[in-house]
Amino acid sequence: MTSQPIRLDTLPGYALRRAANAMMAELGERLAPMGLRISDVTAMILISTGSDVTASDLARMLDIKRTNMVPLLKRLEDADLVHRRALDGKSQAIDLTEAGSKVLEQAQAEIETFEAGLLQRVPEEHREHLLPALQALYHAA
Amino acid sequence: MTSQPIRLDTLPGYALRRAANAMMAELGERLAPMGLRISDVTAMILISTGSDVTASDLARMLDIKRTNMVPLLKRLEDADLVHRRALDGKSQAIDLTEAGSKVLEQAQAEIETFEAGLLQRVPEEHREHLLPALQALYHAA
DNA sequence: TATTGTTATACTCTATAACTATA
DNA sequence: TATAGTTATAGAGTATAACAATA
Repeated sequence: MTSQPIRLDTLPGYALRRAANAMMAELGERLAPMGLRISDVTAMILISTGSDVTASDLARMLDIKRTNMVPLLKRLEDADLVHRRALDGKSQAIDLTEAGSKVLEQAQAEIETFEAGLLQRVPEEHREHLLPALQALYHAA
Repeated sequence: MTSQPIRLDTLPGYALRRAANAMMAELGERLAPMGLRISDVTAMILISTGSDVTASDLARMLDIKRTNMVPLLKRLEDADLVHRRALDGKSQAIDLTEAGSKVLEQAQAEIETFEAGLLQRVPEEHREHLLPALQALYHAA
């Protein structure tokens, strides 16, 4: 009993991978001229909330290992986009600098354009379903 | 005039990235015990169609650079999962070996379980919209 | 004893540049 | 002169292991 061959174009998982690759490549190109990576901007958005957010907090919110925040925050700090503020002898809150706030505003404008274009590419009858469907795939994965 | 802060959880693009990361991590873990990567299996699925597919063909179908096929196919060849068949002095068709066909069948079973679980996580009212919405994001990107 | 920050390292997927040989 | 295959390298986003210092 041999299984049927799988057609890649019937697999939501494959489409998810292809769509994410295509869209993130596009977003990356839009952010590159500002010297930012996608992960930089997502971190900066979380930092911009104003509340005291540590590197470990960011990692938890983004569901990545906190070790990965070290080079990311070092880059942002070296570019004078964020700075650290000691909360106690162990933890440090991350704040945007003034330059960081300005750069983030530019990045957000770019993201808004990108997101609008992304949604525009989805046929109208599927459009409102995309966000909730995707959220279901990573919320409490 | 300062722009509104963006909330990540309202962005389809962010959800797309998170969902793809979460799902591909899960699929990767399912395939790892078989010694396969996700990209290995997608290539093997395309190879399994039976028609003469070259490394360059695979790259075009997967929308990646053909240089990336070199180490991938070398791994599969070293593992005796595929072999090459000269089409002329320049091009080589890639075929599955018998071992490759058997391993692919196991991988396909794993993928089917994975894809079913993925869809199951999407609320029923959004489920049928996921595949067409994602396809619109990468078809003729 | 759990958590924070860190260093060092490695893996996966993808890209660019440049080359050889063949169609 | 366009295409196939290749080598070498790089970049982005993750991961693991192990450690010191602090809560």
